[in-house]
Amino acid sequence: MDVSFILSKLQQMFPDAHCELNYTSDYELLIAIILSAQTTDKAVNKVTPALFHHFPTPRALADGDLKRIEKDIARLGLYHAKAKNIKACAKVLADVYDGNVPSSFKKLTELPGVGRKTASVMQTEYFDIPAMPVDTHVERISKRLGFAKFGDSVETVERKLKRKIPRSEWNMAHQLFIFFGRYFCMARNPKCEECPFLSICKKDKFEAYKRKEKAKQ
DNA sequence: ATCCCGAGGG
DNA sequence: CCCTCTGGAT
Repeated sequence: MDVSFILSKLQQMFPDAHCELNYTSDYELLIAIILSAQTTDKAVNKVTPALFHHFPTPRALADGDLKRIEKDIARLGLYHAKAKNIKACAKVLADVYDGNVPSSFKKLTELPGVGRKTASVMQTEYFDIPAMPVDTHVERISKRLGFAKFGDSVETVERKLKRKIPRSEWNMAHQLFIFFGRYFCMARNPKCEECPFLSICKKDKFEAYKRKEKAKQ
């Protein structure tokens, strides 16, 4: 079962795979991605309308009251750090980039609160630049389907996926892995009985590996 | 108790 | 590499 077969199968399963964060601009998307750390897109979509109503532009957010920002996103996890980060990030967008979000990976990751994964999502989702963001879903699916080794770091997983998948299909593959991980091959209670990839799945070995690693502590 | 489209700091 | 920050859903 090679990668191209798996991707075509995933396309059949999820013909409508797409980014589920709500946004109307580059600014809104970047902030939404930063906020999505360790929470669900659904939770982010609940707080962003009020946040962007109060702070419609990078300048407004940069000049915004930190307590007000915290209150707007308080229902998300890590809200303290996130509020500080999006305010600082908005300041750079306003001061340095004239209110626009830069597209280069280097410039993106230099923004406060923007790491490798956030920058990659921005590139693939907004600028249509080939990238392979590795989040919790992509990492889990890659290890279960054998695209990466259990102990691989997210950067190693990213490198291996980029090598196995044609560059022109990175963005599509990323989105398909997300949907597969979110709605089918979940961390808990995945739908193994209906899974077309059961014969190659390393889920059980992966679980055993994780238990063993945990026991070491 | 574990997981959710992580990043920054040590 | 590790740890911490953090609330809501399951």
